[in-house]
Amino acid sequence: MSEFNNFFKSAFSVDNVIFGFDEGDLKILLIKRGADPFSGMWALPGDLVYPNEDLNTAASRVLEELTGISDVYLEQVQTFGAVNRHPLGRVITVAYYSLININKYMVTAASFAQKAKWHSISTVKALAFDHNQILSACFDLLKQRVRTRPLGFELLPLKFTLTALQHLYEAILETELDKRNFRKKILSMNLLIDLEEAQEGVAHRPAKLYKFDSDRYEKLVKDGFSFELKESKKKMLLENS
Amino acid sequence: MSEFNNFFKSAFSVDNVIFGFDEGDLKILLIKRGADPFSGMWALPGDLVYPNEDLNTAASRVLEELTGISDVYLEQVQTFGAVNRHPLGRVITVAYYSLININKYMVTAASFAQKAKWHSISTVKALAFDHNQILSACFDLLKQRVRTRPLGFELLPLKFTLTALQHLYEAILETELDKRNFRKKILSMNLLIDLEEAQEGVAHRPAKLYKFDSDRYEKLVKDGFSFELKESKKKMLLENS
DNA sequence: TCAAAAGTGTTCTTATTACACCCATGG
DNA sequence: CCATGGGTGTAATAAGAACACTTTTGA
Repeated sequence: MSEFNNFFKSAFSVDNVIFGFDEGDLKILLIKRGADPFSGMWALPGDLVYPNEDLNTAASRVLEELTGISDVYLEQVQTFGAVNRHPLGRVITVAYYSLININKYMVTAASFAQKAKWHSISTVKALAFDHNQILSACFDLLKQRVRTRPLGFELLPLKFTLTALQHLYEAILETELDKRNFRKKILSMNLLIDLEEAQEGVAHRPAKLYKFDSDRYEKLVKDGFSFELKESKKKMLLENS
Repeated sequence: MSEFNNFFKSAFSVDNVIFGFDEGDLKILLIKRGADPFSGMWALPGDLVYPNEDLNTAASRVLEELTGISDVYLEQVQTFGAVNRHPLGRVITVAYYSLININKYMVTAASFAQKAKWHSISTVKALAFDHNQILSACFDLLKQRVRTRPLGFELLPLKFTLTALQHLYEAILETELDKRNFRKKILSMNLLIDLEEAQEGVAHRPAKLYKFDSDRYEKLVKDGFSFELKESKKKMLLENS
């Protein structure tokens, strides 16, 4: 047990890539560091894991302390443990991403929230630690997930238009989608409930509002259904060697 | 820094699900524990991570110490950190899986290798710690990977028959595949080189041998190609609510 | 009446499925 | 000459891609 104890000289943390969707743009919540190391730089929200805390709990806690929101979609992505990734000691970090409806976010939630700011994912520059690497792993996983699971809805308000949903997918997948094909595909899954309501106060034909039918989704999954949006295919040149 | 130090009371380990393929069966390498906790039970090979060791390095080391094999396909899967998962203290573990050509495995490699044994994945019973959970996460990821990346070849000898490849996919995906469709699909990717050699000494028409063309694969990936085998589709009943 | 976004179908092409017989070898 | 697994093609169906005009509203 004493040999064993030599290993108890390390810490672990969680870092959380918090995604939101606003104004047609995919955003993440970053914190400006006030202390060294990396003072003044933007970083992913994260914290050391308490001795009696599960990893998922720690990730939820970080998110709730920062945004005031609980009960969000949260998924573990990857663990980063390069020996020198943290200047103060050996700290491995477990990366998570979470999806929130950006409208629920309150700036006032926590003392350090004043240093937090939403950044469009396309404009994120150099981050503290290895956080750019973490961000890109999380973004990659999100791209994959959104094609195979109906997660997009987590980022939207309860009631949304098909165009909003399409723009969300376009922002995440970083591609353009055909309106008619997108609608056909989404509606053919029968996972949206037509609320028989319309947008109001827009200077164009108002769009119908839908909500996600999660009961039906659960039922379908049990029967072996899998949500799937194809990635737009890049044609491959079949030149033979 | 002293508050910070309170967190340095934890250890982390790696556990490695080592897959091999033999006699048409997908297998994993397990170790019989000789000491408490869980003495006498089978467990995944793993070890605490050395203070100056990267996570991937630790996972490779575990594999090499056990099998004598280096340079294998290795991928991080997920990190398990439930507070009480290890009876002796707070230990979070980073799970990896690796794929080896089972013929390269030497029983004599390490002192503790005598306690190691290959188990058909379908017959694995209760394992030590949370290792059943880890195994199932790794197996799930393997299933997914094998459909989207040409990893299967890592489990086969350099030269293999199409039937062997098909059986491998069937073992991993736990499904049956149509022989003609499988061959058509695989060959249409132009990722196999026909070695113009045949099996010898078999009591039936000898099969042609192929090898994987990894150069060509790298080239195709650069051009945006993605290896993809569809999962066999379960028909979904579209009963409307 | 104009601008702006909503909504809607068809055709073409490509990928997937289902399916059965002859072939080459060793014993 | 028998048993064993190797090897091959086609037709039917389903999924994906490309594409343009009319509708409804507010200003």
